[in-house]
Amino acid sequence: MNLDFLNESQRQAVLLTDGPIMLLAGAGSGKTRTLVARIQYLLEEKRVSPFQVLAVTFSNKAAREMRERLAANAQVNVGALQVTTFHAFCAKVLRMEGAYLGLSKNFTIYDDGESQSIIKALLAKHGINQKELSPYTVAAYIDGLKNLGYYIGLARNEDVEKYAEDRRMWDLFLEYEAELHRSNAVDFGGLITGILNLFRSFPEVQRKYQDKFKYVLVDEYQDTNRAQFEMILLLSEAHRNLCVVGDEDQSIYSWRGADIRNILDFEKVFSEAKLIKLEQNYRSSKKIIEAASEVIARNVARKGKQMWTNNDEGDEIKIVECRDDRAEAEYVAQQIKLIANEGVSLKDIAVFYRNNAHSRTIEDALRKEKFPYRVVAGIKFYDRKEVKDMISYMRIVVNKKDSLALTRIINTPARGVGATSLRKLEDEAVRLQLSLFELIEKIAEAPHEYKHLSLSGKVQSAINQLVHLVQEVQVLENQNHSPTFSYEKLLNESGYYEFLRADKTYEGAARLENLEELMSAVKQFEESETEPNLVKFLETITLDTTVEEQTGELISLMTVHGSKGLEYPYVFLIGAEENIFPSYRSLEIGPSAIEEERRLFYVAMTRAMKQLTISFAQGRMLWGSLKFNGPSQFLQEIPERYYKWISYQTGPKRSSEYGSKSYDDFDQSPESSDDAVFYKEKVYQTKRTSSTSNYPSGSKILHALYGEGTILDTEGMGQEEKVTIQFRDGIRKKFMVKFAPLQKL
DNA sequence: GTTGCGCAGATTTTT
DNA sequence: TCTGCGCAAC
Repeated sequence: MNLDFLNESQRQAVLLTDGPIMLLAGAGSGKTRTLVARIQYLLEEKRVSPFQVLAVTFSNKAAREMRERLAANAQVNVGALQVTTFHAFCAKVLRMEGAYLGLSKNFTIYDDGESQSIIKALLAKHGINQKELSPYTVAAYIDGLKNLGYYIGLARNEDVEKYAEDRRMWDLFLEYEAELHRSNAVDFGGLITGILNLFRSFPEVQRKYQDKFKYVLVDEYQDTNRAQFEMILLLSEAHRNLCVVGDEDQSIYSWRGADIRNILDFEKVFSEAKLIKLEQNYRSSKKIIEAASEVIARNVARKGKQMWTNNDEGDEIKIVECRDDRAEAEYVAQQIKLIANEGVSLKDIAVFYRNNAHSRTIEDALRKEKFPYRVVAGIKFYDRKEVKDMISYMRIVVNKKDSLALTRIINTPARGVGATSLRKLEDEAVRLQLSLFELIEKIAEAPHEYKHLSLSGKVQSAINQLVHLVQEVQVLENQNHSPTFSYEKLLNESGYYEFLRADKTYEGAARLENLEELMSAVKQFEESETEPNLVKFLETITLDTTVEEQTGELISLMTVHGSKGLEYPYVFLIGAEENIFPSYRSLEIGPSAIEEERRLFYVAMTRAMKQLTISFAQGRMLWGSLKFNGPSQFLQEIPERYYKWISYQTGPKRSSEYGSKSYDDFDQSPESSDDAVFYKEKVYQTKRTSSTSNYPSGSKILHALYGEGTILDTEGMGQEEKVTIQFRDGIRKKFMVKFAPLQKL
């Protein structure tokens, strides 16, 4: 196999096939290329059977990309390779070995929302007010435990109570797990800990999988949590042919349990591990790479890589100071117009923002210029009510212990089974230790035995019909009938279709359309699988929520998180302001959180290939009032030689009533100078000449928003000067002097 | 069941 | 300022 297309470190990474190895792969360093080459090398040169290779990634996107590249390059049976996500891999193993843990093959996978529904019910049962202890908090605690690798049987209250902010959480954890088990269901975290439990409790099972997968590769290693790390360890501790690839500088999901220590401590766990750094960047211009490197170098929690590139010097980064958020959006739209006029394709342009809320101003501005765009990962398709409802119908067919699913649809569409009847049924189910569906099945079978429930005739017949329908579809399922057929049957005979059709509003029509889309998803699934069934379909859509993306001549809009793994020639990053990026939360939490924000900022910068434009607004409409946050601290971490400072002060005036109507004045903005560059570009004056501050510590000032205050501290000088001010009521704020509306007293 | 009011809260969201 | 929710009343 010819490895000439790889650079020296990449080749090393391919050739060191045996023993533990960690690849630290910087942004744009050809990580996937290397990983694919390594697998290909294992198969073609080392004659490893494709059945013995396991490659796990975190996201479906990455798994898919790797699979596609392998299929394109290797002359091997790619279908035999296991290239999947952590969760899909665990689900697969649990479906086969679940019996050891008392799980049957058809278990349901609950997503975060469903977990919270279970918790809500538990809280209600205990009469705990949701304001006192929110379902979210409990869910986060439970998920946190699972991310750390705890499961019932391993965790003891003494070990984990330190993570709980409320004594009741432990009991809720136990009850939650019991409820999931009763429902023959597993949540996301439970997929991983289920494997830990399985392998540790049944070493013969562990041995089987250890023997099977002689070579294990982990991509996106920086995003793994402790539990996933332990699972990998259990799989590879015997043969130790483990290759992990990651970039500690791109770890941006710690709030989801990703543990950067998995990277930082890898060599502690595998003392014989080889470490290879991929530091050559093939993506971006020199200016961009060097500037990004300078920024990320400020982080302490890193192994340290020195990125470099042979690419051109490239344009300077543009840092654009705008008067407000609308001027910023307008600037971006105008710039895109200029670039597009030069012949750049719109699909080579992306706009990133720190949070979804900021897409709106950009969307408005792009619409005004009639630019087509797509918002990546907006509202989730599978989160829509009607879609969840139909999924619940399918779920109850597949898993009759899934009481959550039945609760959802027992009265949707309305069949007269109201809250009171449902309560009666639930109580009876608990008393008889049956799932809700098992109970109504019995009721349908022998109604006279359930007279004591005194169900109305309406409820009785609703139950009969529903049970009948579900059983019929179950039969179809057992006979391996087409999932599409089952879906249609459920949709029509449940009355759901009629119910939506009766809704003549625009919304009703949209819901119907969504259900049609769901049907085409079923159809598409059916065509892609050799043995399609509802269990597999349901698993696929809970573990892989990616919907087909719009492609074509479109500008891409997305959050910075969403941009990970992508690249664009022209990148605009908006909202580079304190309290936004870094977020106010991270500023509250402190240094480690700010480091993660910095990594996020680094991710954003390194997406850009040719041109990077970072903008901030002096004033931004936020939470109903105009906020003056000042430029992001990360901007000051970019050395001057890499950027050009642009001040965009023209554009629409913000009318006194900012809001929906005020776009009128936007329309009257200087359209006349359409083609001309009608903003003033000026290179930022960086006079570092020391001058005494106008605001020495201890002096009194008046702030336009916060009122009177006392200067506590000053840092920087001239244009960069920042002051920390103590206001009344203990409010303490830091401002850039040049932006803050301050007055000396 | 649906509508409407009041109130809190308002990052990121691979699975 | 806007939204989403829980709860109360129709």
